[in-house]
Amino acid sequence: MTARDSAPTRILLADDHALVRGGVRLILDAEPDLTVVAEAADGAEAVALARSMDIDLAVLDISMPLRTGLQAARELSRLRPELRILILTMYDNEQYFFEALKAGASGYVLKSVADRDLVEACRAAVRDEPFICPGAETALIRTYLDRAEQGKPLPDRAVTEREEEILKLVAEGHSSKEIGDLLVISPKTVERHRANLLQKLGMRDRLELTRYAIRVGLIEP
Amino acid sequence: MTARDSAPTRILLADDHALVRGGVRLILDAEPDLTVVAEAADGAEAVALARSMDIDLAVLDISMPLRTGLQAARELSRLRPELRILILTMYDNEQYFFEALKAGASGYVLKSVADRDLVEACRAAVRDEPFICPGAETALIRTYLDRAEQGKPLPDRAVTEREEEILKLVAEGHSSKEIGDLLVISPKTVERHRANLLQKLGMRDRLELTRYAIRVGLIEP
DNA sequence: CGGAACATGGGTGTCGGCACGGATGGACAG
DNA sequence: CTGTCCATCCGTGCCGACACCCATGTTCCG
Repeated sequence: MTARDSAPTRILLADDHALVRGGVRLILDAEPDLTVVAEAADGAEAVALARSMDIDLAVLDISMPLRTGLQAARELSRLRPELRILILTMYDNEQYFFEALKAGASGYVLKSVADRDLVEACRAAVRDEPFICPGAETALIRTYLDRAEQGKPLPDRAVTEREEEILKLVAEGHSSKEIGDLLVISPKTVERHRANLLQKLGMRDRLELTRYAIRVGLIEP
Repeated sequence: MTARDSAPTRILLADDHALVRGGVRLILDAEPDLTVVAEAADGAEAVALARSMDIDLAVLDISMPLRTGLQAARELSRLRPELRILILTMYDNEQYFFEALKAGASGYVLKSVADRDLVEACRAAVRDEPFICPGAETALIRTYLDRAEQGKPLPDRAVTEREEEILKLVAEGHSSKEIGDLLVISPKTVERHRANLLQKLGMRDRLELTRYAIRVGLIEP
């Protein structure tokens, strides 16, 4: 319902892989209501272009040199609050999802989704509607959306301090008994914390917890 | 100068990110002499499709579930030596480059290159010419080519191909039964390979194998 | 005050990881 | 030809991971 209904949405596309950028550009330019008017190969370039050009929507990859897509999103939503931001990433990771929302992004799209979904996410972002990425981490996103509907704020950390302590030790390969001995609690309590972590993060076993811990930098590979 | 001069090259495109796949497909299909006739979302699907369909060229991403692009390349160059293989990846990594050549790939293309370069790499592969990706590690590639000219072999790894296959699948969180079904072997054989891996690498359980697989780049965190 | 969130502890049961023992056949080198 | 390496397969048994149920005490907030 903006004044832009007739003019196509002007998009900035930021991804450090030129080939991916070129492909996504073709996908978006094929839509009559969307047009890519700028490309950036890193986060700094994305911020510079979005400041200097007439852009409606920025589509940002997370893993980029100089500045990540999330850092760029924070900067841009400060500088130009009216700019819509879409985070496009390969990481189906609830931590990144929260970071993206806190950074001012109006959508979070996985690279594993189909072309159609990206197009729809762009349109939803322009209409200022949240977009639920099909296939994205459902458990925590549900939790978030439920809270959002009730006007409740985001929890700063989905994972509590105690849980993070257990998470690190589990990811390092320690058994429940070892962890219990170390923290001077019952092994059953360790298992309870671990189960809560699995449920919170929507994961199935220790292996996924380990990869998660590596992703968030809690342990080294 | 083949009999195919008039018919377009039939391409299998394998990448676990549907969005990237869709974009690259648009890039390739825009060329009159190239046509994407099949898409795969993982390495196992890629092998199955390339076996059953009439394919001239397989474009394989390295990081895929179930089987990496390199593992799929090894399998395919055994099964169908006349098939041309192009490895498409974000990793500017000399180790992967060597592995790709040993696996029978005729080209190695970085995702950071422009659309034109991928198209040219496809054409070069079909003409059976090696394609040196602009921007790829040049020094070590020189070293390799020098060695190859002198007929010297590349050093073998301690971990066998089969073991690496099992390693990747174990690290991805699959059970022995799942892996056995996928590779069409007994779950007990999977457990034997896993036990050999644990013994060879001096590790205790799946978690350590997972971290190892991440360190060597076999899977993503 | 009453409820929510957190940390604590328990019981029971299934299933898979892993160790240990064994075997066979094929490929390749010395 | 013989030995070594690899891939294949089997049985037995222990133990830990994980799911599902349950309860208690504290803290903090509306």
